[in-house]
Amino acid sequence: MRRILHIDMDAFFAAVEQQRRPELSGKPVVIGGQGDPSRRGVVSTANYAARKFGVHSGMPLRTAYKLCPRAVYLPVDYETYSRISAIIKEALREVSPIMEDVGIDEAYLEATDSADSDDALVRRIKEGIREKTGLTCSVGIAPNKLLAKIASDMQKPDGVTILKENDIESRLWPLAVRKLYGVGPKTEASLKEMGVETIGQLAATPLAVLVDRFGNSYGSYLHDASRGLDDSPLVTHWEPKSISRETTFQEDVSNWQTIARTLADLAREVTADLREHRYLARTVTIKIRFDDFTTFTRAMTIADCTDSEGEIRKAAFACLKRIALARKVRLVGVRVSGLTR
DNA sequence: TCTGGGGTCCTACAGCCA
DNA sequence: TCTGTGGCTGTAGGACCC
Repeated sequence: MRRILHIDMDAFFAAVEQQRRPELSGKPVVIGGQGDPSRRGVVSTANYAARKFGVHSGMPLRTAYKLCPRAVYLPVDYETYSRISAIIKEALREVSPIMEDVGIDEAYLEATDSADSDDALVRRIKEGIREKTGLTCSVGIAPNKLLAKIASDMQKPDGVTILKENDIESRLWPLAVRKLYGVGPKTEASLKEMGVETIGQLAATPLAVLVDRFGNSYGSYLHDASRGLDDSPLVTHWEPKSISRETTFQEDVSNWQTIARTLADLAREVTADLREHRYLARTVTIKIRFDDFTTFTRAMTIADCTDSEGEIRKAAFACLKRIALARKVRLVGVRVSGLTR
């Protein structure tokens, strides 16, 4: 039987800010965008005091401000959070060298071959992180990644939850389908139409019905996931498949010059990133989102791999010509893929 | 009226070729 | 030579995650 731990930092961005600015203690804190709730942007993290007002991540900052005008609004400081994240990951690797990094505030650890008890592992993790950063986390322990992640979410903040295979009926099945990794708003709505709202109801749905509705790959995934089945390994090393930059204008733009200049700037940033990490790219894709949120992409694959800013910009402009700019533009993006060394 | 930015993976389809 | 088939590649869009 495998033993997988999922570690999830509690309200990470807000916790970092509160730690370096003790005067924020006890106040609702919202991190997002440029920290100005009158400008475009969304909430990255809200602390628990702000969540009481209904503020949650992904929500537009302007909406958050309406719900909680007295919260302290701060810009996202990725550099600082990344530095602290690296310290946390280092502490986790001391507990088990088999670690999968999942974004800035989460990780999986494989502890199948560890001699330590669950309690001892959790103590080492929590103490290690607290000593090095002063921050708290929640931990889930289970026989696979799928269940470990669900478990870490069950008791927050600063909690520990152990899920065993024989807990599936009593503790997994009553949960909403949305709690399953990979089930978002669209799938939730689609399942609801079928009368499926809990993971238990999903487990009672025949495989053929799920495959018919969601396709072979995703249908089978849902069928297994509802039974708590997941044999996916921890991914300890990974190479990027694409590099991108995009930007949303503060106000929607109709001026072609502004769009073109922004596209050129993004191409330059993507190229700089490409070179910094020593990759070459073959495909350039641009993205245009109009004021009504309709989004178009256009891609172009070039003959030879490149890290030339001129070539990437040229391809981006060739793509731009293929989109009719009949409405105001809200967002412009540039992505390169087909990466090689 | 509002909906960021950086990613991954999947599906569907078209064109090319053996 | 014609037709069908299946694989591969490129493209576009959508869903999802942090």
